[in-house]
Amino acid sequence: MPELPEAEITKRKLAPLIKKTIVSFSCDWPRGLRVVRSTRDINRDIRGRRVRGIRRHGKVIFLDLGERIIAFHQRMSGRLEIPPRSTKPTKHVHHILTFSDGSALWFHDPRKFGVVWYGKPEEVKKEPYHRTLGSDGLAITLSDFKARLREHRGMIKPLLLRQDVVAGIGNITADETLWEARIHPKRHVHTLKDADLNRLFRAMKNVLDLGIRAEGSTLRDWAHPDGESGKFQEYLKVYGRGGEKCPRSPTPIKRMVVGGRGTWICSKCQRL
DNA sequence: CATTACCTGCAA
DNA sequence: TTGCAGGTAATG
Repeated sequence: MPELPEAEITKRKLAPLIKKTIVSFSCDWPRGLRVVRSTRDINRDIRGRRVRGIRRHGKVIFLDLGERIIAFHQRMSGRLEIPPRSTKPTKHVHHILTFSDGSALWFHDPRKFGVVWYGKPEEVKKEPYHRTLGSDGLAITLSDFKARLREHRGMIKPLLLRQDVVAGIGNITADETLWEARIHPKRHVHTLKDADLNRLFRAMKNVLDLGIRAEGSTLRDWAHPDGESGKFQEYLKVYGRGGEKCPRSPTPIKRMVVGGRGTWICSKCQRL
């Protein structure tokens, strides 16, 4: 989803669905389904179930349906939408829940990387992605954060992106966090001192908090369920800003590739 | 580790 | 036409 802040805003704005009764599920991209992989089976099984609550862990959003659960991962281009009543789904809407009051939830996903899990809560929990998820970035404590990082070797940025280490950090959060903590993305974790990890932790919390207060980043596909845009992109210090100057120094921001991902840094603030 | 695959759209 | 995109899994 975009990343943790976008998932959090999505979760909050899906709150109107709570207590609604589902009348149908439809899907034109069953390859995105997990656990129960048949559109017909889900449709038959889901009818009449009510949304009891909505949760988020890392980048995943869960609708609690009591004996069942439906979970969404928006991956690169996904977006959950509550469309105005009786709107026709557009080209990239691949999954639709409709409710007894005539409202709907759409999963809009041009690149079709998004994933929808449907099944019993225990079954969904056992799925590879969920089974290995680490503590959520908002919830994790300083001591856990440091302990989890110190279990591994290698470059810090790819490690921050691993959802089994900390759940919710994506490419934007990682670059912004490392810039704020003045740590080079290629620094190896085992060379980081305790003070570095403390700064990294604070930076991550600050970036996540700002991302949420700015209501996520609308760069391309992602938007709020009600169609509003996020504003976090206006506050980004380095991500996607190659050539612009670093807010802390006259140095131009540089783009590089780290762990196969586009990465933006200030080479003055972030030394190897 | 790095690279590729999964998809589509958009900008250079 | 090429390269790139907020993610992850499957390969060398």
